[in-house]
Formats: sequence, structure tokens, C-alpha cells
Amino acid sequence: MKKRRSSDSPPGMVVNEKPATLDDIARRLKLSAVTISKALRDHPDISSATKRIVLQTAEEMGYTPNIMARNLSARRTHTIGVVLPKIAHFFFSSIIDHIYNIAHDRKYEVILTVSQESAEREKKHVQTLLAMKVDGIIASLSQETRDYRVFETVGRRGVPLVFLDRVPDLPNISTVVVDDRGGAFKAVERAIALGHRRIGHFGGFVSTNIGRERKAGFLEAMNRYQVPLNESWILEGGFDEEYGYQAFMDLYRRKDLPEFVFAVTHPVAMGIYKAVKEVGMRIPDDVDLICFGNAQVQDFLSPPLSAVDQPTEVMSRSAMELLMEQIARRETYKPRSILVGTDIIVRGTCVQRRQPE
Amino acid sequence: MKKRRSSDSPPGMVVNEKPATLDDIARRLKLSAVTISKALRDHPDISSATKRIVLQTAEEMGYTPNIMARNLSARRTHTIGVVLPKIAHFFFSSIIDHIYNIAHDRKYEVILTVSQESAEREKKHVQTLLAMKVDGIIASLSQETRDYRVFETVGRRGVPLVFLDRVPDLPNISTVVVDDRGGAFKAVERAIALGHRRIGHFGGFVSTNIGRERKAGFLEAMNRYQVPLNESWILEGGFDEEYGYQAFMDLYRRKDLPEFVFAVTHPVAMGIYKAVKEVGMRIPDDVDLICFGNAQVQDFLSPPLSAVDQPTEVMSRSAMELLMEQIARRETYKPRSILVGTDIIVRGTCVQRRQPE
DNA sequence: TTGAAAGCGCTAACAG
DNA sequence: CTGTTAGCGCTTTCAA
Repeated sequence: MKKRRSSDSPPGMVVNEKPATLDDIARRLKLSAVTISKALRDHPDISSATKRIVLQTAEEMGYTPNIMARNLSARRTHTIGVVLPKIAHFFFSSIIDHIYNIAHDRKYEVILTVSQESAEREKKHVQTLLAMKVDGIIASLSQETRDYRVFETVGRRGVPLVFLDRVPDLPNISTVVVDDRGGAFKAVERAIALGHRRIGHFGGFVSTNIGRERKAGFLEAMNRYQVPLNESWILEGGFDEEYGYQAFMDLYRRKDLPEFVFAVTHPVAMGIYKAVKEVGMRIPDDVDLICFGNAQVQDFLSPPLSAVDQPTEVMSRSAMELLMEQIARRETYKPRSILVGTDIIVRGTCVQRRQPE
Repeated sequence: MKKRRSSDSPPGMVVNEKPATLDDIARRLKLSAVTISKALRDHPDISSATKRIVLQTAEEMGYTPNIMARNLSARRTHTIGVVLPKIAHFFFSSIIDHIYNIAHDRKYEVILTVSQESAEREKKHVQTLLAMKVDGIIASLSQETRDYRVFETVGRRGVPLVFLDRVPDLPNISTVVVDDRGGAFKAVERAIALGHRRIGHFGGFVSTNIGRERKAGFLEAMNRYQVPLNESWILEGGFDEEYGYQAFMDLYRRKDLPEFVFAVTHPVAMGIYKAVKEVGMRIPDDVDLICFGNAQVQDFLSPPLSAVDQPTEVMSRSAMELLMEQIARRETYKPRSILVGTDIIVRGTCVQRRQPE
């Protein structure tokens, strides 16, 4: 059954011109499909004369390879899957940008999936990626994830896997994380050096590595410098703006505010900004703060928020390198963990106070 | 060649347990692969008793369907491709969130690609999506794109296609756009109503529909209310922060500043904020502005930026609906365009001035 | 340097 | 209700 050609149809019209296949080209050239396949892939078997004519004909016929067929037959997809918890978030959109760039340089496709912080979605995404036979997976856990079985399946299937930033508590896996504890320590250490003693931590879930480690860094600094802890200022509630806002409001209503807060993420700090503004207080004079992680908009906040830097490019590159190594040497690869160092970037918060007490 | 089982390997270890296929299950159950295939897809042909046992066995054997094979055979992927120019941008990350949600409700996978505002990348992405045999494509053009031939190919192939927000100037295509002209008009109209006369427009490339339409809305309002135009305040330079910053700085150095600016996008407005702050002026007293489009962080800017709203959920939903309709009724579908209405959201800019001149 | 044969894992169409 | 046959479009032997 032949479909009509599109000769007289307007460009946007649906016309179902059936795409040419290797066989079509082969027939036209009186060669075999195998030869066409090889020529198109620049296989050394084929003479350059043949290659030239094949390439040209393919172009003329508007040939598009069928990736499904190719992958099915080649048992290799040249595709990596990425599972991120969120995307409308500077850290992750920056990570994905870098992953895309690096992947394309290496001729890999990338399939991005977003769990929206839902463990269930995350699981489905991983299964889909497995079903798609991706060559490897880079994942950052949702904040809900407690059950790592899907990822164990990935390992059992021999599919290379690297965790980035939000990593599970599992043996023998490859991970790339920023030095959460060290960064947190530096941040809090600085606050203390500035003379703060009434310091709180709006922390993330300690079921996640980042929640745990950042809190550990906080405690380490408080301990080291013998700053007394106030339990009601040490919170655990997630990673988003809403939490930061509510937490601050709550303390405000109870008239039990710390004078300095170390926020577990940038969105949490944003929530604090919002709350502070709402109750008519000022940053950094009435309340000062610093957070872990950047945003695009630091420059436009008043005052600009100081933060522990998360070097997204280094992190992405490290993750891709671990993954590529794992893909290249499946059999002999031993899981590795990379810890990316970090520093604080001081902007308009976490600065010298006007009148130290 | 049999691979060793993973019984004694640690979870994260690469062990290459070969995934079960339909045939494996069939053999185990002494049924045919076809029966298994149907049972797994809940086909009415199969008795529920058989279905139960098949489902259970598949589960036990850790069966994962091979999507490549399935799609190749079914000639349907249940996947839509999305091409966006940027992702670290509130408008687009919000769009993609919605598309994901809607698609998953309808049991579609989505493959997201990002052109990074590069026409070349965009072209490659579209080709890849075609090669992946996606069931349809939603695209938003890069700011560089002038050549629409790839998209014509998509049409010729009979692959459903809907453009969103940044649309090409092509006949017979489906598009979803916000009412750029109307929104721009309302914004400028308001500025005029507030008494401004020295009004500029930091516009986008007029080669793009949004650049063109927003400028048209600006001119329409200026005309309607007979406000004199000053050519040196009517700029064309893109959509990003850097442009907004440079443009403002340039006018500042030439000592030829407008008192009000209508910025073509939110990032452009951000650039203006940065520049204004840097030269020690104040918003909205010294310079006032409004822009087209939102960001996550409006609340934290000082003052919060007023803007023409872009209703991302409505836009995403409309685009998905057009696409689904097109997929369902390939043969009879006629391209349609949807114009989504919009309004301005007034925050801390574009407000009554203290002392009208 | 080229090609014939075989098959990747699955599903659609038809029989039984 | 179940199974047989015949591909989907491509790549990988291996022989010519």
C-alpha cells in the first residue's frame, strides 16, 4: 500500500511519507542492506567510492535510521538515563545542562526523567530506563526514597549506575557528592567567627545523605567551638521554600528566634527571606543566614545570599566519567566514590555585624 | 553462555544477570510467547487464570519488557518528544513539569531535549526524535532558528507536531501561544496610565514571534495613547540577562535613560535590576519597569517585579491536547492555533509614582 | 570488498 | 482461549 507523496501538500500537513529504510536504499543502489548499513556507519569494510554514493543517496532519500531497530539489533543504545528529583531548581537544571553537554561530546543521547521528589515516580522511571535498555544511569534520589530495591535491580542487571548528590546508603556503589559536611562546617565556623552564638539549623531529612551530612557539619562546628546547642532551633523538615517559611514563622510566633540560621538548601533560605520580610525584620541585621547551594538569582536578592558553593560542572563531569569508565570496563570496574571539595561564597549575608555584642 | 548468578555478590556489583524475555517465561510455563505477551498487556483474549499465573511468574523472574523490541514491532512508541530552548528558566522548567505530569496521566513517556538556544542542536534533537520514532513532538524554537526545514520534515513524515510559545512562521501548523501582543499592550498601557511618557522597550529578536508580537503590543499602546517614541530606547537584542544589563548600561553611559522600560523577558529585567543596582539608582523611583513572564523568585526581589503572566499550565495542557488529538486522528486532523489570554500581575514595580511630574 | 543468513524481543494477523 | 507464522529495521557473524 503506497501513501501519496506530499508534493502538493502544505508543509505542515500530515502526509505520512513513509521513511526510507536501509533496504530501500539498497534496492535503489542494487547493493545489499548490509553494505548500506556499513557504509553509513563508516565501516572500514566499505570502499570510499561506495560510501560516497551511499551517503549521497541516503541524503537524497531523506533516510533517518530507526533507532529502535538499531538498538535492538546492536544491543547497545548509546544512551544514558538520568533520574533527577526536580528540575525547576538551579542546582539540578545546571547539573542536567552539564550532563547533556558532556554526553553529546561523547556521542551519547540522554534521557532525562524527573521524579518530582516522589519515590514511586522514581521507581517507575528507573524501570522505564531499564526497559529502554540505556547503557547507564545517573541518579539523584528523591527526598522520599527509603527503599533502594529498584537500584539493586539495576546493579544486578549489570547496568552501570552512578549516584549524584543525593546518594543511597548502599555498599559497592559509585557516587559523586560534594563535601556536604565540610562545606557545612565552614559555613557555621564562619558564623561563629563573626560572633554568633545563637545559631540554628533548618535541616533537611536526615534520611537523606545531604540532610545528614550537612547537619553533621553543623554540629561538628558547634561542638568544636563549644557553642551551646538549642534543640528548638535545630529543625528537620525537607528542602523546599515552604518549609523554610513555615519553620521561621513558627519560631517567630513562639518568640524564640535564633540570630543566625544555616539553611540546608537555597530554597529553604528563600522561605526564610520571605518570612523575614513579611514580619518586617531585616537581613542580616535582625537575622542573618547562609545556605548550602546556589541559585541563578543571587545578585538580585537584597541582600545577596551567601552560600556554600556546589560546583555543578565538576560534579557532572565526575559522574559522567565514573559512568563512562563503568560502561567501558563493565567486568572489571570497581565502584568508586568521588568527594568534590567546596567553599563558601560570601555575598551580603553572613558578614561582620554592625555592633558585635 | 551462562552468566553467574548474583547470589553472593554485593548489591551494587555488576553481575550481568541477563533479563528474562517473553520466551523465557513461555518456556517456564509451557505456553507460547504470544500468550505471555497478551497476558502481560491484559489482552481480553486471555483467561484471567492464565493472566494471574503469567503475571506472577513474570514478577518472580524479574521480567522487564524490552521497549525497543516492543516499539519496533508495534510501530508505536507511546512516547512524545519535547524540544525546548532552555531549561534553567522558570517558564520552561514549569512547562516541562506540566508536560510530564499530563503525559504520564495519559500513559505516555516523554523524551526531553534542550537546544540551549542553538539552532544546530535543535535540528539534531529533532532528527534524533524522529529516529526514535516518537509518536509526536512539542517544540519551542531556539532564538537562533531561521531555517524550519527539519520541522517540515517532521510534517512530511506524518509525525504530529505542536509548537509552544516560540513558534515558526509557517502555514498549516498547530501552535499554542500566549497573547503576547495583548499582554504587552496591557503592560505598556498601564505604564502610560501611571503617567509615564519616556518609555522604552528592551525587545527580543524580531525574527522570533515573541520578539515581534511583544514589540507590536508595545507600539500599539504607544500609538493608541499618542506617546512619542524614542528610537534609541527601542532595542532588539535577545532574551537573556546579559543583554538587559548591557543595554541599560549603554543607555546610562550615554546619559539617555528612559524612565520606564518594558522588558521582553524576565531575565532581561533581571539584567536591568543588576545594572540599576550597580549604578546606584533605585527601582521604581529612578527607573521603573515591567516584563513579560514570571520567575520563581519574584517575592524576593526588591521591589518585587511586576509582570505579564504566562499561564504555563494552561499552555502545556493546550499543547498536549492538540498533540493527542493529532495522534488520535492523524488522517483527519486539521492544524489549529490556540491563543492563551493573559493579564498583568502587579507587584512592586509599575506602580503609582510618588510625585507625578 | 561485498553479501547471505540469522536473529535481537516483541506484536499483529490469522487459524485452530 | 491459545498458538503459528511472519515480520518490524537493523547489525553481526561468516562465507564468498
